[in-house]
Amino acid sequence: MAKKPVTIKEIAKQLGLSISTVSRALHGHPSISLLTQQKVKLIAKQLDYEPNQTAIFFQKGKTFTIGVILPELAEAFFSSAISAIEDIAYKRNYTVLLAQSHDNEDREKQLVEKMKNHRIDGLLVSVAKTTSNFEHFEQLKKYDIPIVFFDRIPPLKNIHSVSCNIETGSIEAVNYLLKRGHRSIGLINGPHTLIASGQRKEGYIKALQKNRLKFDPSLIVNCDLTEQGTKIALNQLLNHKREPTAIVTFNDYVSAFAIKALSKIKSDIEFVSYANSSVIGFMEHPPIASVEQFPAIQGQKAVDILFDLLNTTENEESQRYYKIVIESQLIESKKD
Amino acid sequence: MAKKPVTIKEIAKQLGLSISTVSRALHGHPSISLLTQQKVKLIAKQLDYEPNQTAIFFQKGKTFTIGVILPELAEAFFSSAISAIEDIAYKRNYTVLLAQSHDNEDREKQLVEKMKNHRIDGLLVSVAKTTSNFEHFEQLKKYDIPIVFFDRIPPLKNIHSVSCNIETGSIEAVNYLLKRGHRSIGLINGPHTLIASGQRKEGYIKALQKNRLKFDPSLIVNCDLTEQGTKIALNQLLNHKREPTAIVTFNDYVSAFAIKALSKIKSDIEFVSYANSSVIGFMEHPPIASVEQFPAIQGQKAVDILFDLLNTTENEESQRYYKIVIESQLIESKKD
DNA sequence: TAATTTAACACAAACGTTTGCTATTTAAAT
DNA sequence: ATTTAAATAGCAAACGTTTGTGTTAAATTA
Repeated sequence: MAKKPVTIKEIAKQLGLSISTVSRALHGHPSISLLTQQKVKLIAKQLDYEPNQTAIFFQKGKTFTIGVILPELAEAFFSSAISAIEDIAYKRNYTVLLAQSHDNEDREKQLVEKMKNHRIDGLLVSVAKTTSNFEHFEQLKKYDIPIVFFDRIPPLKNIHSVSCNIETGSIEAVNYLLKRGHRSIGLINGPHTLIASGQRKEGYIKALQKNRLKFDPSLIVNCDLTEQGTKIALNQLLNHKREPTAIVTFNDYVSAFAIKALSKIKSDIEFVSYANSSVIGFMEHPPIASVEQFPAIQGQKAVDILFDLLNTTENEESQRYYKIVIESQLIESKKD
Repeated sequence: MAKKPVTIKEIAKQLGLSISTVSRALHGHPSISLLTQQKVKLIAKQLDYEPNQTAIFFQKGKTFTIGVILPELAEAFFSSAISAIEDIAYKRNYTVLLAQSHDNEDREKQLVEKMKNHRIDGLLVSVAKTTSNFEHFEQLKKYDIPIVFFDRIPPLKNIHSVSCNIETGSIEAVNYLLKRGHRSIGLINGPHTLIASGQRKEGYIKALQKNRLKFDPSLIVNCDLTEQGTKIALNQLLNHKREPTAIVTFNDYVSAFAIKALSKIKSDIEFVSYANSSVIGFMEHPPIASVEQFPAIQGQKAVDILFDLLNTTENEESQRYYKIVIESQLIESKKD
């Protein structure tokens, strides 16, 4: 049953032409007569000829494939990013080689290696949480494989990156709550180890300071982002001497956990969170607003940059590095 | 900067060996002396030699790549399936070529074509809703590219498939509610066009009949799975002459919408839904149970089968077709 | 008509690797 | 000392395509 794919050679034989002529005819090369071109194309169709991509890849040294390494495919943020990336790649006739690091530095390293061996034309990466050494990325540069980092970008100088400025959204969030009359605003933050936690905290503090309000560090509590951890953090805030009337949380999930915990107690605490994910639509009492970080747009811009890089010769591109920062944005929950 | 990758030829030249010897040495072939092997490997490491995969792919006619075509990457069900698939592929040293059909038959067709040209070794597919013609899949068989369908499987005879029997879960769901004393149970189903809707309905009816309860068709209402549509469906049930005390819904999201709509009215209707997705954990009043369809396990089994197919010669495999059906399972929500 | 251009195609190398077969050397067996 | 076998390594073809350079015949020019 193993039907052997028909090759250019077979077509050549049938028409009594040379393979080079067939190849050129298939590509509409001007030095081949129109008549021959038609004949070749006809036979090609009849034989159901399909060019052997692996041969072409090999011959051209290009694969028309881009690699994408993400921490976790099942996370809503990344799955919508990869969705956008795949869409654009598809339009450009590229394919996507996908892999997840599971936030593991070693695995990330191996994946980069593997993708290099696959001779991907370019790479998109959102780096693993634990990654502290970035040599594996540097290495790709030597092979002229461009990398664009997005969302989780490494602290390096000469890289292309697309990221989202959370601070803006953070400030917006607090301003929004202040405007609604809140004067004691809590913050349930993530673990210290996450850069994202720092950014949320920064914005929170800046917003208070700009409004000449004193900043009370004890209104910020960290949690491990689990339901249990959220409850503990929430209780700390509830027992605070100036019990907050509004709480900013690390993300929608933390908000959901907190709101769930509060549902037994009567409470009119207002929540604002981050991510603006779909869970908000499913909650009985959603946070009143959430800071959108635009995963799809980030992915889209990143892949756009990558294609730009792929289409400029190394000479032209010289030392220009893209560093796109898109602003996060506070989105009010639509009430029904 | 375009550092040219070092080839086997380069190593051969440096050591005064032939390329075939180097190749064999690198693979630990017995006909090459240990001494030579060591020398070759040493130089290879020193020169930072990396085998050119595209050359190997071409030469071997294999790419160690599997294609995966899914309707929608951003959907929780599929993102967790692809996550599981990627994990297994990674372990087997295969890579994943990913694409989404967006439930569009034409796009699906093009993707299959593209993947075939990429010379993937095998394909995993969850077919698009709209797909009615399955020739594009048949075509792959001619090239000996095995396909395993999962979750959304086409109505064809000789195919490999992994799917989930929803009926079991459906029956469980209704039985569960009956055991809790409910006698009027509503069903907010999906559109008729979805096979999944039919399966839910079947199970619902069977469970009632097995318990010798009369089945009232007017307790089944269809909806378009949107929030608005859910509200309309819910209202129909609320106005029913025998207002249901429990409702089975098409999935967790529909349950969430309904529960949200009910939150203003005092209501003690109990819900059971499908998917057992993470939203349940974020709801104040989650459905009391949900029918799990095991996306990760489905993906895992599908890719396992694919690898099995890849490792058996076509002769052996003969006419055996895998048809794995995993049972859905009612999962009670853990209360806190 | 002879010289020159042009059109149309063929030849062959190259991309990097694997692998069946062959050739040489060395050691063992007779 | 001669034959045989084993160990080691080289040769060359093959995978399918692209592309620079030849080659031939027809068409154009002077």
